[in-house]
Amino acid sequence: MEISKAYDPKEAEEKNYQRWEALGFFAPEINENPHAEPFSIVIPPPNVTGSLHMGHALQHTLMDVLTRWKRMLGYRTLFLIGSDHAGISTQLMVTRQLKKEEHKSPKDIGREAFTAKVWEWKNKYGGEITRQIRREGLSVDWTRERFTMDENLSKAVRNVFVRLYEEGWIYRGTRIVNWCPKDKTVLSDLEVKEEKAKDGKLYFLKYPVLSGPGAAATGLSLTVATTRPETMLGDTAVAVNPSDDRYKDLVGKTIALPLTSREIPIVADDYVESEFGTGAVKITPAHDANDWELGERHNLEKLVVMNDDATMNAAAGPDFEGLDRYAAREKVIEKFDELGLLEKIEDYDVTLPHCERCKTVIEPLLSEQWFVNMSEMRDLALKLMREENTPRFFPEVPHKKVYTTWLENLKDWTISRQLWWGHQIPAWYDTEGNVYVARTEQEAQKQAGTHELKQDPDVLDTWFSSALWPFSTLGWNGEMTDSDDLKVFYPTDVLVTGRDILFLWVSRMVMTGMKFIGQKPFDDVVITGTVLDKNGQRMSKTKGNGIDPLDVFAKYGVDATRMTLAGSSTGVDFAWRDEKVESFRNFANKIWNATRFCLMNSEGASVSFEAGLPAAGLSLPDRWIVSRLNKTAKALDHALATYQFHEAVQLLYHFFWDDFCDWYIELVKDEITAGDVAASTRILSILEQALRMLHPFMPYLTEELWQMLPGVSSGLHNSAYSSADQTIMLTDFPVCSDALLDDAAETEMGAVIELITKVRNIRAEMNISTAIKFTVHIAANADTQNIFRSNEAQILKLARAEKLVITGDLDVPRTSAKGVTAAAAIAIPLEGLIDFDKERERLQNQIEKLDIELQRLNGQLSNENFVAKAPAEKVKELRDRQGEIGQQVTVLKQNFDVLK
RNA sequence: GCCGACUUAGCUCAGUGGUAGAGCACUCGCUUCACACGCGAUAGGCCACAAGUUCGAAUCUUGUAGUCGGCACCA
Repeated sequence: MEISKAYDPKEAEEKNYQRWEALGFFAPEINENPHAEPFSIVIPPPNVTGSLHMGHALQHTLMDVLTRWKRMLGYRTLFLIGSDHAGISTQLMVTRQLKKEEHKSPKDIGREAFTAKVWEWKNKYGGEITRQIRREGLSVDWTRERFTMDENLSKAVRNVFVRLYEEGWIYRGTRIVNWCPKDKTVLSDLEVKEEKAKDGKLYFLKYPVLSGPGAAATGLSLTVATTRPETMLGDTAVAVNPSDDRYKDLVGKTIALPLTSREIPIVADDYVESEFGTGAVKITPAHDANDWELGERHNLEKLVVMNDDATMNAAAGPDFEGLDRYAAREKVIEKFDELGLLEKIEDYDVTLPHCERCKTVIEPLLSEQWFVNMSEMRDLALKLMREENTPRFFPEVPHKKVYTTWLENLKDWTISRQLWWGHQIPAWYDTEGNVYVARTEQEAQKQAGTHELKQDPDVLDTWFSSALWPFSTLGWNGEMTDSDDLKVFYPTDVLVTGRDILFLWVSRMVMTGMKFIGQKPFDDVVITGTVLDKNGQRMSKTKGNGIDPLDVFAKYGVDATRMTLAGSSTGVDFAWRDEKVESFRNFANKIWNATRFCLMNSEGASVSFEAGLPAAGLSLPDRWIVSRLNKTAKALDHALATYQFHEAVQLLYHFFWDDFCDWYIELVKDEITAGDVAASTRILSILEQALRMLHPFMPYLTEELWQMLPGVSSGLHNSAYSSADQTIMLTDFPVCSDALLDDAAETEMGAVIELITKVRNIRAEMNISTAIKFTVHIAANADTQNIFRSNEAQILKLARAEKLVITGDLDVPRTSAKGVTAAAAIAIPLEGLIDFDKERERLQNQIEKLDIELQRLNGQLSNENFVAKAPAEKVKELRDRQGEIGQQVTVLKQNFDVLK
């Protein structure tokens, strides 16, 4: 078979993915076992406007590893993909496009035409990300791909809304909300990000005090401090702390609010901190959440002075009407200055709320919106955590606590959005403004007894539909509540996602899952770390330091990228380095070439299931590699079951490169190249098992190579997939057979490896050319002698020696280089080649090293407390080690003395 | 302000009570018939600092410093 010298991922990636998908390998229906255990994962639905980034690639890789692993173990797996309509992002994107191409705004064309345009955009450009996902090799079931605005998912949204409304959890109310003046919509608290303002200022304004309502000026003034002077136009009180002696006498008096004709009261409230600023606070109930609450307590007027675009409205007065909030701020300050009422301006570090999406400073605004009271659902989620410790977080610390604390302090969720793209709120109003919440307009009309209804123009927060994702995608829509998929695949097994949507999404899925299905949506939640750039900085568009996964795929291959991502420690941030991918690219090439070697010498041999089993006459290397394989399978199972992907990657890397390539192939190479069919069969079979273990991580490479192996067929499939076309994807995942663990073989092989390494070490340190063959004298006990004798050919080859003299005692000329291993003493006569100074130095170094350890052991073992209190097993272990090292030191010292 | 994480070899990171590990980089040697994206052999660390618990601490506790993150507040 012709096989190139280096692995080229491109061809394998395209060809194999198409084949897998076309043959239906990704769908749960491929599983023929009616009793198969289900395993399901839903992908966090990416925004339909989004494109793939490293965070996705990381999460997706982990999910696919788990899915492929479970599928190979015979589970009926569903890996579900879909996308999110992403209300604001998508609406903004299409709005921009509309402006650019037709110079029109959404308002110009109207709601219906606009949403039609968004659908058009979605169908044409949306879902770019799902196409990119195919490149990642994800084994998702494309036949079940979902979109949050699919008919069935929309129905689920309406039903959930109506039910929560009917039960009193959803309500409409007037509150101070987070208003984005640019996007012109309300946002939930979670969509607001606090950021430090660059040049924050604190303005001290003097308010003239009147001696009482309607009374004359006192000549006194009260100074208030504010960061938003423009809001003073909406002030309806000034508050001081009731126990503040400075202002005691002023409470009950009034203020002639400058720049307005209004007179406002001075009130006392505990909310005010005397120490802060001047101890007197201007109160603007319509533009500040705290002020609003204070206003409620004191029955203050709530005067709205701004429009929805953050310009001042008529109530702000003719001087200010129409001005932007920042222009108004300057003008207010100017006027105060002119009036001599500006006391001072101080620099002040202030953090301001920003719109997460467009970065505009949020304006707190009094507005009528829809809210969800989360208390019932919150309690269900907390109970689930308290009583069942579910979901289990990986890593548990700190996420369990953060999640729980957040739930405990949960506030009402603002769910209406002033957008057109999304799930329109199923509420209708009659001409008198009465509200009718219903599943359909017909139902609402029936309730209202009239056809003169207008639907609420707002849509729901995108996360409202995402919150239902684990069950709405499986067929639940509020009317159909027991779909086949729901019965089989809910709850899902594990959710893999980033920290950033722990509150926005994870917690809400738990709450809705408990409320509407009565069951948790998933058992486990794996929280991935953040992929940072090589300097440890967050990747961001503005910094331009992002790394595009597609570029990395193109450069190093998908499999190498997957290994790199999976190789990062679960939940820990890690800095991206191309060198890491490069090393896994090299690993892929190593696997390719190891296979190439096996295939070049496979005449007459083929993969054989029995070859993995021990048989009489198997050589030490065979027994050893079988044991290593099984031990690796065992550790791999544990690593994956506990989501320690990096551990799994290490195990596979070490097993394949060190054990299989560096030792096993080299040990059996002579037999293989000599055309020993039995030996070829054995190595092909080990290789085949190794490829299976690697498959969940490196799907393309392993499929490509597996298909080349002689003797592979669907006969190697897990029994659940016996009718499927042959693929490594559906083979049985190797699990450890305890009977094949062979401690004796590992110990014996360890002695051989140590011996060979020691000889190589002597050669390297004595600068003996590999062209020079020498005799190696070995002294060891009888058992060890036998081991060396029966592996003499391999030792000679790998140690590049000509002859072994295996005895109980060393009897060698003084002109020898010496060394010790745990099991043997070694001497290599080097007449004419030996450099005595160098040899003395070499021995001295070894003696010193061992001596340090020996001293430590001696110290520990002579400590009565240690011997008395440490476990006997540990004491014995150290005693054995002490004996062993003592022996080695003795031998080395004798050798050294000979050279004196 | 509250909560949390991290600090280990030059770099990026594993390691959770009992002799410090990997990959990359570095040094030395190798045109060894799968692979130079390779092979072989080295070197490199008071495990941030301090105190405590323990026979024994990189690992547990407390404190300190630095880095980063989440939440709250911010007149």
